[in-house]
Order: sequence, then structure tokens, then C-alpha cells
Amino acid sequence: MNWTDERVEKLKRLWSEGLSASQIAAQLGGVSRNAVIGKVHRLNLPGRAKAGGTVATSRNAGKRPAAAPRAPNYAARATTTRTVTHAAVGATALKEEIGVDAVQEMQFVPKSNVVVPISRQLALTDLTERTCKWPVGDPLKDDFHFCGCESPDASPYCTYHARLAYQPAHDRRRAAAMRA
DNA sequence: CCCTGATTCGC
DNA sequence: GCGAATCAGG
Repeated sequence: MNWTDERVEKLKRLWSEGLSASQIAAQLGGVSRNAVIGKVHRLNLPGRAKAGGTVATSRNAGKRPAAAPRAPNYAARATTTRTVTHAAVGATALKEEIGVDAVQEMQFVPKSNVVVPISRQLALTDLTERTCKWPVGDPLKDDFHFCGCESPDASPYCTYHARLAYQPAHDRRRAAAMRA
């Protein structure tokens, strides 16, 4: 992917808004968080003073073990960023269009007698590869969020929502009651 | 293990 | 200039 003026500007904006490198990478698409961080440095953008990360105490960071056998594990590293990208891209526009920022306070969703996992109410940018991506609520309303519970393996949904998503024919009836 | 940013250096 | 590999830390 190329660092077009457009993409650079978006990077600047998101970075100044305090989004993490990986979140920015997901929104831009086609780049890793490392790419984002690298670009931020090259642009001489102010780093994260004291936020989350570390304060340059790393004297040996980046130094490769001299004769370290290059054992690239592309598969492992690529998976995380790449996959999330697709999911995020489509919804990015949606977020901006609606202006959902982070107004998601505690709001208990009343459920029937069925056991439903407590939604973690994650925002789009909080989704990772192993969080349930089951959408909850009306995307056009600002209380929209994603389930966000832990999803096993490579499943896009938690075990509960996976069953709703991949319903065996004989479960249809039960699902009707669960829907909410 | 998940994540964060920072750094170096082969490309 | 780019970004993977790596480090250091929460």
C-alpha cells in the first residue's frame, strides 16, 4: 500500500486523536501497526509522551541479534493485522457517518429467561480477531455496539452468537425466542 | 497471552 | 522511505 497524501493525513488525524497504532492500521487498511509507527516517526509526529507504551528506555531495541538467523514467521505475524482489517474497513465509514464516538455507558439489555452472554459493548475499533463481532442494536443509533465476548479459535463470534449465526435447522425455533 | 509504542536496519 | 523484527513494558 502507498502512503498517499490522503492516507498520511488520515494517519495524522487519527494519531492526534489518540488512536493506537494498531487501530489506525486497521482503519487505513493494508498496513501493519509497525508501518504506522514507523511512518509516525518519519513524519516527526509527537510520540505518545507517557501513554500506554514505554518511554524510550530501550537501548537495545531494534538491534537484531547480529547473527540472528532470519527466521521470518510471516504467517503468525500477518494474521492478526490482516484479518481485522477487512472487518474494520467497511464499518469505518459507518462510524464516521453516524458520529458514534464513545458514548456507551452501562445499559442493561433486558433478556428473556434464556442465558445470554453479557455483551462487552465494544466499539468498532476495539474488535480484535478473537472478539465476538456480533452486532447489537441499531447501527443507526448511537448505542450500537458489538458483543465483544471472547470467540474461540478463528470464529468471528462467541460460542453463543456462533449458534445464532450458524443455526442447524433443528435449532430455528429456539433462536426465535433468543432473538433480541 | 493480550496489547502498547520505540528503535534499528535490510531492503 | 518503508516496515518487519525486535525490544521493553502494561
